[in-house]
Amino acid sequence: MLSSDDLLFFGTITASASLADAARQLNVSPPAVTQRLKAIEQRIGVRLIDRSMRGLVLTDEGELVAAEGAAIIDAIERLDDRLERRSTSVRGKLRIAAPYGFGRDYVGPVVGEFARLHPEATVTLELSDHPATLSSDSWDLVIHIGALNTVGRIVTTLAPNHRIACASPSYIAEHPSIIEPDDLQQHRCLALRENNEDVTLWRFTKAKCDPATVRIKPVMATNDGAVMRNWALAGLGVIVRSEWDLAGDIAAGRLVRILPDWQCPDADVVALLGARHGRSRRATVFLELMRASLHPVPWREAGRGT
Amino acid sequence: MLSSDDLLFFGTITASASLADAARQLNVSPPAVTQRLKAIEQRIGVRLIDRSMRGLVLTDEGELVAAEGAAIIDAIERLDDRLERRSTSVRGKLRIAAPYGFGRDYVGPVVGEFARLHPEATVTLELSDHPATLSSDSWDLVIHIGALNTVGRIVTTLAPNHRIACASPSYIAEHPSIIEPDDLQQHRCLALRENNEDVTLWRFTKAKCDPATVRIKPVMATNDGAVMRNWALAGLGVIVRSEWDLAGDIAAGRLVRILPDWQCPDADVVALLGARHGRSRRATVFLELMRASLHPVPWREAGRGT
DNA sequence: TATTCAATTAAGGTTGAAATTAATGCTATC
DNA sequence: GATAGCATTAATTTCAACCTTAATTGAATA
Repeated sequence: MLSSDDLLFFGTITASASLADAARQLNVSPPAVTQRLKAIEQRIGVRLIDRSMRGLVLTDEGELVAAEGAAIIDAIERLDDRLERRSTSVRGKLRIAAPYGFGRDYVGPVVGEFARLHPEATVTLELSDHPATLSSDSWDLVIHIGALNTVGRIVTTLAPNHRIACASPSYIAEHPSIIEPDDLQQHRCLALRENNEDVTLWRFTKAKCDPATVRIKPVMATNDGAVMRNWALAGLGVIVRSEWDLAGDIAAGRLVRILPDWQCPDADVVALLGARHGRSRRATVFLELMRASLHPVPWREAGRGT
Repeated sequence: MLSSDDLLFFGTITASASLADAARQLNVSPPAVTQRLKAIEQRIGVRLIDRSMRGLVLTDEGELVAAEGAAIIDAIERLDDRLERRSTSVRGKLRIAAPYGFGRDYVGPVVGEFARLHPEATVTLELSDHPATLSSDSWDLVIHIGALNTVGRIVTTLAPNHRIACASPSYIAEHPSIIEPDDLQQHRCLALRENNEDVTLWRFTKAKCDPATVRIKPVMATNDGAVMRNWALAGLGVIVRSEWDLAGDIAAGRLVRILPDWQCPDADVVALLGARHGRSRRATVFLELMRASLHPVPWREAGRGT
């Protein structure tokens, strides 16, 4: 009889380009995959995969096993989830994806705290350029900053986040002062080009004023937030970035906010819940911990205090 | 994550009266069951069974696992079946139940032949008093002789089978001759009492005659065919039994057919196909073999020959 | 009260599935 | 032709799941 392990194993193979690739995914040597697959085929008396050069081809039976097997594994995982949700303790594997900067500074410590509080759970934190574009099936939680196409996704907000315009003190000293958004057109603006969005259009709003839209002329553009921040720190221009990413620099005086009365469109910190395990107990607990760590917002609290 | 083995194991437990009973079913020692169950509960972090004196009580989670687990195991078995049916070879486990006499004389040899032809298959033949009353889920094939309530069952006929009236030569010599069915009322009749049927009413039909019904007065009755046969061999009376069971005795002259022109209601040899595996390739192949071995009907062929 | 049976804990022991290493044939690509 | 990556076979090795025996506890029963 086929076991769930067999089905899991076969599922990994079908998701791979080759047996060698599957071996890498499974962290075993190639012969292990060949042997085990052969053993399964021998046991059920049917060839499942035609191995040819350049890629694997499932036989009809292989397709059957892949489809039915996936459904069976899915049923087991759902059962696991239902049990896990009834469990009093937090356990299981939690896989989190987050953007580089925010992930390192804010998610990492919370993961540590989570692991300390719940020793029976295991956590994986993967930092990535654009986590929101990752296949949601591989992750329980994907943390993301900014607007997002939420169609078909389950999203929860972790913390408010404003975007602000900044420049280094040296830049401000050496360039004309900025009173109105329109003044930016005379300045060296640095654009963060992500997801093919139109980043040369900066919007500002201010209480009791009409919104202002400025078409900037980016002197430099990058798709990496850290690079852009370094440019700003080096006094190369004005950037618009989220508070969370700049908090440290502003507190330390390395960057200075400009147009402090004007606000950019918000880019809240949100978490995308994976369809499968995103609503498990461990995920819920982690999100609570994450919210608690982001609230109160550190620098605002500091400003309010004293 | 729960494995299919876990679910199979847990399913066996839920079908048992106690852990010790489950251990017997699984052919392992009691501690093995305790330990493995404990390991599973620990892994998923939920108690599944409340062990109390006198019987097991499933927790809510236990009910959940039992129900979902059964469905998952079922899905795997269906997948296995579909694969097995596509396989070119005959393999897997075949479980057959048959009545004692017929099973020993006719099914046993065919099972031997089957095992010889298909070394990759394993066969279990269990002989039982009344196999048709067994839970059909435990058997791939149940072989049965005689009329049967076929509601909700899948039945296929293996061989025709007439029932005939017999007595030993010594009995016939010492008692009045029997010309008409009604004459039986004066004879010592032996009844086979099975399944609470009314066995004291013997029916006979003859070409171009009205059916005859005789209410016999059984001098002895039993629920065991072999016992009744021995009584008849000992000259203790007249019996009505199926040809297959008496073929050897009649051929050897130990029993003599009476009322040869009259026929009793048929009691064909049929096979009940188990809902689950009864239509697997191995079952089909076995049935073919069984039919071939029962056809031509041995003694009729012998009679025809020469 | 003595006995029996179920359940459990503790402490090894088995074994077989699945891994590894090493070596070979094969194809595609440089 | 040389190189590199994939698939495979063969021969060991490893390791963890699972088992066993032995001993203890506790409840039910004769």
